[in-house]
Amino acid sequence: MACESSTTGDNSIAAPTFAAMSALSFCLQHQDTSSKARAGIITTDHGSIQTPIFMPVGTVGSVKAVSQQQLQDEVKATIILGNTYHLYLRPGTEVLQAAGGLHRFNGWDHPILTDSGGYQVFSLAGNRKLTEEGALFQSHIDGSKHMFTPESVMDIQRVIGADIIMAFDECPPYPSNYEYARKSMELTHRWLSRCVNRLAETPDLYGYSQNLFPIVQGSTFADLRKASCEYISSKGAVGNAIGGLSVGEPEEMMYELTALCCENLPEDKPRYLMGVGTPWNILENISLGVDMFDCVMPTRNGRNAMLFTSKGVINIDNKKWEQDFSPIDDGIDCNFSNYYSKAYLRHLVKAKEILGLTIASVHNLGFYLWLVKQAREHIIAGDFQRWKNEMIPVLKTRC
RNA sequence: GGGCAGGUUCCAGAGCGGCCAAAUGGGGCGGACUGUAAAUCCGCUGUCUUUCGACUUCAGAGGUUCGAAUCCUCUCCUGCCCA
Repeated sequence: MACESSTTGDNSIAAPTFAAMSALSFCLQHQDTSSKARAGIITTDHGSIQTPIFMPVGTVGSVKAVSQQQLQDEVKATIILGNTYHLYLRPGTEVLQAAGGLHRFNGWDHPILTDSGGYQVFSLAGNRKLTEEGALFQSHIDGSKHMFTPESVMDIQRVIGADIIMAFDECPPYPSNYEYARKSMELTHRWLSRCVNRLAETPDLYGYSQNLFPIVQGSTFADLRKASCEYISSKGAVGNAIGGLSVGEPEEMMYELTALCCENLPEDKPRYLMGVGTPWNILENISLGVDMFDCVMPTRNGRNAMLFTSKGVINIDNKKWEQDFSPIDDGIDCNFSNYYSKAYLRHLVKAKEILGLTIASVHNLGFYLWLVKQAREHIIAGDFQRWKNEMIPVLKTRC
């Protein structure tokens, strides 16, 4: 398990492929024998990340209801997300540049990944227009019009300064017909080339490296997915993402598609499945070869009273917890989960106390981070598949 | 003892002759949420019935009326004010 010469491969090519400029490295430490699961370490200029990993989503530079201290000490997050579209609208690039980048601005001195705004092209579909050039948006805040192009998105992400930045893509809705999916994928591919070029032309602003992850698309069509993987792989990026899933398709379909993508993406680079998912989604996808995940679910659902625990799913709003003074979850290694009781959290939720949002969010995130850590340990121990199969029905239990 | 205001479905509270099983909140129950326009949204919440519908409810008793939660009489109870 030599993890030293991490940026292996040919950086002999003169042309600025982004593999050559990258300082991000991935060391594959352990490959499971009974599944495609693997354990590794991603190293960035802001620290290293043990994989598989879950990345809390902090859209506007904040993981909703959770402080950076809590993310570090209670959740034990090693990397968080930000969003280009949201940060561009507010506070805007001037503020972020003046601050010296998002790390300085929000005080999170660990790795950050920014999504490109591609997902907003999808989720704000009513307020946008797509062209070859890019996407014309209307701000969800004030209705003002903005143009995003692959180039402008790279420029904005330069200013935000995340360690990992995402290519500008289009996330097609589910279901999409074949022609739409194909055209959309091809557009994403052309946009990727423009992202790569733009990044090569522009310097790091803050003295550390930024690393572009391209995104596989192709909707639900196996041949498109495969073609997209091959195209994306040919770019030689330091990590690759799978996008356009968990947008409404059946779970089994998602697994088939991630399996296919993992088979067709480089073995020696981290694979990031965007926007996934439930705890069981994560375990299944780990077994298929995914290394990185992000999802809004632990925070959003936590704010909406749904708790994920090592014993199953809890609706903490229910009266049945009124006098249950046991810890939220004593089966995991999160202090908040061990310290606060279900009855107390229920009370805070009923009373709409803001602390309730924080405890629920910290717990859910702590649980997700615990889960991927367990997965990692079981991969290394060699019994991941057995453990996963035991764990999933438990995680799905409605308490 | 006198005066006034009231008693509505789990709670608060609207309704003041038919469109009322009864607004609206809250509570309860259920559902949704997957690269965050979400501390949000959607159902159900008298009983029986799959539906149609039937039945029992608006402090109690009695009345007026084709028809009463709504009008009248008395009784009980609550709050405030004056003695």
